[in-house]
Amino acid sequence: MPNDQTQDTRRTLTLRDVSEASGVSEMTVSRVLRNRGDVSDATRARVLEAARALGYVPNKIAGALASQRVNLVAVIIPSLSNMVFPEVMTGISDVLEGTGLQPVVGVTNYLPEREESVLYEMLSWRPSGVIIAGLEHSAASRAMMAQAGIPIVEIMDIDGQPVDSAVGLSHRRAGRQMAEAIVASGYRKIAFCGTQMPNDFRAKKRLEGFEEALRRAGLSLLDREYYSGGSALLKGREMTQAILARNPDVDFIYYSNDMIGAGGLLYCLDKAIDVPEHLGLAGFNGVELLDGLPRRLATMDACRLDIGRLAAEIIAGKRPNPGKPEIIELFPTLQPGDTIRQR
Amino acid sequence: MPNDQTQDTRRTLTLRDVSEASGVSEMTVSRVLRNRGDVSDATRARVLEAARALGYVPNKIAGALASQRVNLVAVIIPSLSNMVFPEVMTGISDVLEGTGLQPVVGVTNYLPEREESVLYEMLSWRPSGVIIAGLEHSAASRAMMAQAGIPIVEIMDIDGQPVDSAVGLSHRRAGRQMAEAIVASGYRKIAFCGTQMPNDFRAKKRLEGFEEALRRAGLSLLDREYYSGGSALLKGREMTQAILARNPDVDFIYYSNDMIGAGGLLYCLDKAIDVPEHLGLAGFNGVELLDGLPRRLATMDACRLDIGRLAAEIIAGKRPNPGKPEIIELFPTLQPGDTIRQR
DNA sequence: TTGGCGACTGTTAGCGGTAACATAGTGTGG
DNA sequence: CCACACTATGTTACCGCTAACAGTCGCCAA
Repeated sequence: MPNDQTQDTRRTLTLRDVSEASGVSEMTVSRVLRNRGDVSDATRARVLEAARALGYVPNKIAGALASQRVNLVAVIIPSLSNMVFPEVMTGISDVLEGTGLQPVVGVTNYLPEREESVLYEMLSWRPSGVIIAGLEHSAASRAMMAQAGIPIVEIMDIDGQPVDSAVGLSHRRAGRQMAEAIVASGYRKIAFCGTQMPNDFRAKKRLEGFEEALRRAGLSLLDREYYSGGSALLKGREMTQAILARNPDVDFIYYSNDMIGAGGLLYCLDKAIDVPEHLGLAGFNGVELLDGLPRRLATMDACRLDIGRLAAEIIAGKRPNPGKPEIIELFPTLQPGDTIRQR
Repeated sequence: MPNDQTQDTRRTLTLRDVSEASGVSEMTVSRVLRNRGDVSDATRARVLEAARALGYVPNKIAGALASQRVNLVAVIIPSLSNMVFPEVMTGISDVLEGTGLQPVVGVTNYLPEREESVLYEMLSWRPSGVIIAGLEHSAASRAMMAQAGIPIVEIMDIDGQPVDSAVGLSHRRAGRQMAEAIVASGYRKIAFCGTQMPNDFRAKKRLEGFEEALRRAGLSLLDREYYSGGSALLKGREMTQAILARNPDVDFIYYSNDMIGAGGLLYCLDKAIDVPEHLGLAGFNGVELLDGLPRRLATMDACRLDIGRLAAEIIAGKRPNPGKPEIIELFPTLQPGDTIRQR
């Protein structure tokens, strides 16, 4: 029986309790607790004291229903465990901090049907906005968002048609850019390692852009390897080993994310492979983990913090034209690190 | 103007709209949408069709207020970016999946005042349960939880007095155990690397236990180093370097988490330091990242998945004595890896 | 025929707040 | 000394949905 710190029978408190305890009307209590409207200092003090003494916690459910206002922002992302979304979340929280708005996270695990149900669930709480990763959604999801009558910001990607606003970068272009840099550095036998996930559209677009640029240079991928599940670092090692076993003459490996790239790098160092002369490596995301590696992996910063910030600003109406849909493209910078030949 | 897929003026739909569209009462619509009570198949079909056609999304705010039931579980954790809580979240989600309950995450950044406000905010939505990291909370936070009249599960730690239920491990014991293993392996000049954060109570308890066991063995810490912010991997390198510079004869470094431990390991490999003969290393958490490292860092598995699972089971009433407070202690296993001498 | 039961649908009264308006004090200038 | 503008507080009517209860209808046993 953990819960009997206070006097009487357990019953959740309402405004009425505070009202009775402080001798004013419920309305006045409500005003005090929300800092809204004129209340005399004396009354205010009395009410606050009573509320504190009782341990009253307002019921936002009732408040939201009555006021038709909900201070929640739905944030829908595919995963929490890959170091990319936590940073986006940080950007969102930073901006929302002072606005009275609160982010609520939903995770889809890269499953469209799960995204649909998470979205439905969240919309049923009538949030003031939605921030959702990616531009690819089921028809039902798109319809829900379009209907919702609240600002929607699709983040990470801008290769496609958003429902409302979008903040992100062109992954196709990012892939292209990386391929161009690689080719310019003289690499010719290029392989790819990525995730198995069919619904990681952004990784897919990067690969598309990458292959397109290779094609233009008269090249094509020599080999490719996919993984799913498990420790990304370990998978990076294993895939690298597999590729090099099949194609000893491969001179560059492009990884769909930094984590497997780091695994590949560690593998090469273990095997004393000459990076970047004999073999070049590159990842994607610019995760801070890379800073601690023995050598700096080439990567592209995905602007995660800015994406989070800007998305939150759109929702919070902090942009120049509040309420107007915006499409904001960010331009990731290529960080060549120590794993691409300089020439 | 992204939102005008449907006919008329934008106005959010209510049960009444569906009721009118399908020619039955609101109550019947409500019953259909919740799958509650008897409704004829014909009516059910008609209602579902109407709801689908209109794109109706129920208003849970109203529903929750009327039914006094909220399918939300508040999950309050210090951080998302350290690989430990995402796994706890996975455990929670797995269990909550089929129960109709939904986790809602709040992040405190290891700040007690932020924890208090996040908790207040979450309780004001009247969730059906709270899962919160740690046993150390402000008096106000403890009071709120005790008052809330819902199951509360404090996770990760059991060295202390929970408000209601608790699932976790003894970090003090974990530290002690690691120290004993280290001493048993013959190490004597032992140093420590940890986080600066004064509110990471669990790391602090591990260190306390560690030092206590050292004391019993007639030893004490030779040196210690703290960090805050930045890439943990990099900080691990730097701290290791600093310690070895100050005390070249240190023969073991205990890290408060795996990430800085991994950084230390990479540093030692770079410098061709003989691990574990000349210098032993150990971390804490058992993060899967370690699998990809050139050598397996000694660590202790923190049972994160199980903690999440069990906490969720308590909230969901899936334990033998539903509703009864429980204190569940888990026992982490020491994984000696390749960075402690075997003898 | 009548009563009763089961299957289905409707009605009523809130849930705990807040918007909007109403009302009670309080001073102020003409 | 009263009309008038304020300030501080109270009243009323919902917000959109659901619990609880109240029908209605068809059918079958007595």
